[in-house]
Amino acid sequence: MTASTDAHPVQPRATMREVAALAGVSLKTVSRVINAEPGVSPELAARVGAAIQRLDYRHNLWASSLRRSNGKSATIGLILEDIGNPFSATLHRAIEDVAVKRGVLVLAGSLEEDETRERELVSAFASRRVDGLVIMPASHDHSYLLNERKAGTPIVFVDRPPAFLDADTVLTDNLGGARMGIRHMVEHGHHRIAYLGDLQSIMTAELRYQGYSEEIQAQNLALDPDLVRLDLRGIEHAEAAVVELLAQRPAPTAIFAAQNLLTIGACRALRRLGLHHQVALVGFDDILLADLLDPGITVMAQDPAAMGRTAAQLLFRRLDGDRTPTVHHVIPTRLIERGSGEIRA
Amino acid sequence: MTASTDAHPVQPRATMREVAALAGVSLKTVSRVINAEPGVSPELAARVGAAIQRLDYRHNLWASSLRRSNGKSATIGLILEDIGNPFSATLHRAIEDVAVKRGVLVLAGSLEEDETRERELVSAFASRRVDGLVIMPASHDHSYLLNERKAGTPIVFVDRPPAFLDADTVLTDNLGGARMGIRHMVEHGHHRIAYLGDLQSIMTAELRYQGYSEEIQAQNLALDPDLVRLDLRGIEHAEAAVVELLAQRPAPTAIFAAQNLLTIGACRALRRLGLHHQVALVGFDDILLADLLDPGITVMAQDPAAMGRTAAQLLFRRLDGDRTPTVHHVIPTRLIERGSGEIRA
DNA sequence: CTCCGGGATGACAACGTTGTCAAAGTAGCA
DNA sequence: TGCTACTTTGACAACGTTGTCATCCCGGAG
Repeated sequence: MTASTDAHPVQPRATMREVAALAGVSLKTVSRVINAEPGVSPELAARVGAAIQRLDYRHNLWASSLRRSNGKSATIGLILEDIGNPFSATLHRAIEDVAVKRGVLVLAGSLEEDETRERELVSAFASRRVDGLVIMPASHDHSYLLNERKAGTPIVFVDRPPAFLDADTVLTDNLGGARMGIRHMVEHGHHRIAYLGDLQSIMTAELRYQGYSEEIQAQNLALDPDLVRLDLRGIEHAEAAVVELLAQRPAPTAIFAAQNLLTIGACRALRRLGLHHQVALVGFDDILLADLLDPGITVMAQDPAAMGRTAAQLLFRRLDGDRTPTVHHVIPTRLIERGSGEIRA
Repeated sequence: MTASTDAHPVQPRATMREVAALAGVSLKTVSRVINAEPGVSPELAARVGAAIQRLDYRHNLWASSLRRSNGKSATIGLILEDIGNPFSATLHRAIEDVAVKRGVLVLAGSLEEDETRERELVSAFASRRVDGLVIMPASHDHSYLLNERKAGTPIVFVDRPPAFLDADTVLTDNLGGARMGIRHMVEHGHHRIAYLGDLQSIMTAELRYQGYSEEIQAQNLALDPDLVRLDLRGIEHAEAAVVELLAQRPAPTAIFAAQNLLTIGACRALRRLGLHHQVALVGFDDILLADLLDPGITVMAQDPAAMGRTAAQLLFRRLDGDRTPTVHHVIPTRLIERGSGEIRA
């Protein structure tokens, strides 16, 4: 079952020079064959091909791109909040799918809301001369990226916009998505809709709250501060906030949870209070398995795959020489009705 | 808010030569400063440092590793089933965490059960001279990797073992995990336990089934083929299979679902039949939100984070020169009781 | 005063590849 | 035959960096 155990004798990889020697041709001829340049006689090409096979020659992309005039590395860098979370991972995958079609590989790193790490990653990518950069930023000043761009590295921001830098961006329609979620509940007869929000310092959270307040006012409802809980971190906080909210009189008849974990927290609280069939709930950002619950959780789903695809296409268009002005894409959200959002007041 | 719009004038990155010219020293002195080699006077070092700042010089890692004696690229390659799925993504993240500590970056690619793609990715990584490889394989013959290893690239397999190649591996305890899950249900009084399995051609699926049959026999129960459904693909198939299984007389009183999607399918079916509080269910591999359901779903959880961490540590040990014989790690599974598995017969 | 040792510095080749250009060979035509 | 035009091939430098080795300078010993 096993082919070899002692891999001790480390044999350096064959070089073009060795291939040339074995085939009895010049270095340059081998280079021509490998790069499929025209003007090599079939006979020599065959000899070179055979030598490549025999020596298991592998082209050295770095040496190649070092010498080449355009100097492309066929590699792009991707900076995400956390490679491991489903949102980032889906986005990553979508970018990969666009990249493979061009023979480009993706280097990725997580930054965990750490601004220092963001700079370090950019630096590590720059040292590796990536052709382009896709960034889901944590920091709040991106002027340091000017040098990268001056060096000819296109940069695309996803999910969060850049600050102090004008660059291509691909964002979720946070404001519009929140508005649509609120409207959905109003249409089901709700007038007192509570709001659970993440840290206001996060741009996307701020926009979602703005969407909530705009829509409430557009619907001629009262924007009651008692119904709003901002700067919530994680499931437990949301759970506690919901219990508090529902203890008020008059109590809210519906809840909008502006983030993943907050939705889960709200869901837990409603169950605990036995109100999950009485109080409506709509969450922002989809949750796996949300359809298995009873009631299923209605959400405004983001589309990380579309975001990744769009960002990658944008990046490659820039790499192909597009010098048109900065572009800002907004990816729409989608209402997924599963029951919890359709409970009537 | 924006710092610059017309990034037209592409200015190539500064080289060591330019830094040297600006600092009024030789190329080699700059090299010494950058690599923190001893024997540079503080005065010159300061001048060089200033020039580096002024020119925003970025070390070219590829040129460096081309010339260096050991030729390390500080980059490793990772081949996963699908970068986007939670299992792969968590594993990826764990590997990254180990790698960053050494200043190593991770190149990753998905293969989607495509053997050709596996070969292509290995080739693309080889062209980029990665220092090491972590592979979750799709193919069934890995002898083609012998050349990579001969070139000095260590290789670690995760989640699935290599075939026709002796290499370090990190696997889940599929057999033991399945046995533990079955035993758990037996301890709750079940004698007729149904089994839902994925494609038997997948090594891990085969092992889980083996665990089921071994434990059933070890418990002196009858291994009834009518209770077994293999080669199920996806949620719908599992759902249908469960409906069939429960129509039998005598019906099974418990179900073991040997994979993620099969667990979800089983869960759906039980709800549809209104039997989710009567029939026990244990799944292999954890499911997000499984605790919000009623009853919560009991699972044998795998530990992708531990797998990634172990694989990365193994790889780096090899990179550090460890030449001891091949190692095979087995990562235990963990029983998470949430209710569905504790329903008594 | 000369000579030696040691630290600082730089000149140069080399890593594996490709761009440039010249040389050699072949065919066509007057 | 002599000339041009073209195709095939290779010699050489260069990409940005580091390893090797020589040079220079200084202080201290003889």
